[in-house]
Amino acid sequence: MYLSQTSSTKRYNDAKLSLLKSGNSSVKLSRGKLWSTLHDVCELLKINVQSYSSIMNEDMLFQHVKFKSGQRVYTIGQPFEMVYLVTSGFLKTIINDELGNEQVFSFPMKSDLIGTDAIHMKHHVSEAVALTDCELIAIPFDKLTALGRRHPNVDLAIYKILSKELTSKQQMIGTLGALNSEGRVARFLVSTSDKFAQLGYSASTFNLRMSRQEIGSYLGLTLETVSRTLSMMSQAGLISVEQRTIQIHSIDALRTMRRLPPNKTRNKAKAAEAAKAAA
Amino acid sequence: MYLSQTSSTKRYNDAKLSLLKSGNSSVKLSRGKLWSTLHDVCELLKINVQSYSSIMNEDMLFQHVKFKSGQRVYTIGQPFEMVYLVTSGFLKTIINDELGNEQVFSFPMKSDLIGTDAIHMKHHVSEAVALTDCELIAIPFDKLTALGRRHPNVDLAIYKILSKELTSKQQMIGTLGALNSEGRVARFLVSTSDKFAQLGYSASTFNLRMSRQEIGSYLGLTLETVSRTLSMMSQAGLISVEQRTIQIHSIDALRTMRRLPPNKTRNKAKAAEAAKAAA
DNA sequence: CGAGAGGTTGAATAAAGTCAACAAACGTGG
DNA sequence: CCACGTTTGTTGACTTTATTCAACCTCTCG
Repeated sequence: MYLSQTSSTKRYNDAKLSLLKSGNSSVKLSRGKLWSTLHDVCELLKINVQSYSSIMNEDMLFQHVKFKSGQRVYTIGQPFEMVYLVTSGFLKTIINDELGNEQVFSFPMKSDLIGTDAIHMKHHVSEAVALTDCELIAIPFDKLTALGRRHPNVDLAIYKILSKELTSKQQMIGTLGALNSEGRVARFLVSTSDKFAQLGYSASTFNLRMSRQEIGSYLGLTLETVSRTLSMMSQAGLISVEQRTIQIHSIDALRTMRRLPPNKTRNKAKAAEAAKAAA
Repeated sequence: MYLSQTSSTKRYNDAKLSLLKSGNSSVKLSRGKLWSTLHDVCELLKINVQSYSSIMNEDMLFQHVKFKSGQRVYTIGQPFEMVYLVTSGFLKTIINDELGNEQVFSFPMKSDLIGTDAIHMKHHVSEAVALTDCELIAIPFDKLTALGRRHPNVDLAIYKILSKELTSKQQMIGTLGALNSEGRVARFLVSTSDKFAQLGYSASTFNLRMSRQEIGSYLGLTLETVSRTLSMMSQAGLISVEQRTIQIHSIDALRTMRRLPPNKTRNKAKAAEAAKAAA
């Protein structure tokens, strides 16, 4: 049974937490719903919690929510209450500009925390759409901050997660601002590969869950350019493409494939000049 | 007397905070250095602190540091200890890629907090360079988090600041991903104007402190394209340009000047189709 | 006053977008 | 399980856009 977006934000309060004491097992099953302990959440977020015992005694469980492909976890304008931690499946976060044109911002997957861009507002400023069936842990933000106040490690962890997101957005800005289409697609493949590797999946063969259109929107390119670039890389022997399945043959080539369109030669001359001046 | 980047991180600990009790005045002068109270910091950050009295009794002062035009507040690789709140002047945050090519990420000014992208690391991942002489409040991050732990409003404020930054980066990604050169320059002018207005300065006439090169890097364009676009807007009567002084005649025109290169007509058709299907 | 950095403008080139046709995969219902 | 229509992906020809290279101008600051 899948929850709709409206009911998912309510459901948390329904349950009687007192009935469910935290034990050793990873995930609790109760009344057909899954619950995660704070321990699970921290592990998924790769939070290094030193004082495990004190924190893990917290009488706190977080509910799992499921969404079917195409469903929205949250939408623009919806009241902000929760952040969500992905445990399985793939999503996209988007905004829709004035005329239905959607802009993709990220492709969250396992261990990504989403909804954090709404913290400073009362309402969500973007929306999260499931690209496949997926499962998330719903974390009431006020509960999280309350926890952070009691446990220094937790609040520092939240800061770090937000800061990390900031850096990743910054890298995205760098990608869009300084790389041509080839470089952008290469970097997209590399970072996707890195992400899969980090989660213990194959770094060389994986299935993209998004369309060329969505990749294009994410990279600031048209779907045709994405398609062409992938074909080109395939012809160059760097990758194999079969629909949404990508096999990477030479990750190193892709990694160094970041050419800089702006002022290539001019800045080189400048750099040489500066080097000479310094010597 | 201006502080160099290396000494600026040390200087904080030198001073004897106990000598300086917080009073009513905004800024304390001691031994030729300026100090701000937590109250000042919160005001600059536009933090709505409800329980003023309890927080403001904190025996906590933050040192002002000055930098001359061209100096670096922090550099890549430098240990992360402080975040900095701008009180006057203009800066840029950048990274340098493999071959001296610099990428501009933001142009911080009064009331902006910088250095937050390094929270999740031991070291800074970008660098902040003064575009003009400027003054910042150095805030030791560990002191800030300690404060946040004691005062719910403060820790929430930190979350909000980080989240707000996240949204602004996201908007930048939108700008770079979906707008052509014209739209990017227009949006740059509009958001600069908004920022000035918000600080109480003129929204229609202001002085850009950065070069065309730096604007270009920020917007993912070449300096020539920036120059040409400004000339075009000037000829169209939307703005006046005189070196780095910009006068905006029709902010509304600039605000709506966000054309979308990708799939202009196609998505319109789709949207119409979808609307029909919904009805 | 002169050197150098920053800014503007023009002409040629390269890159990505647009439009269109086609092919392949998917999913739905008979 | 197959046939059908729909969606998604590929490729080509052409157009538009922004970059590149170069010349020239204009401020600023020793």
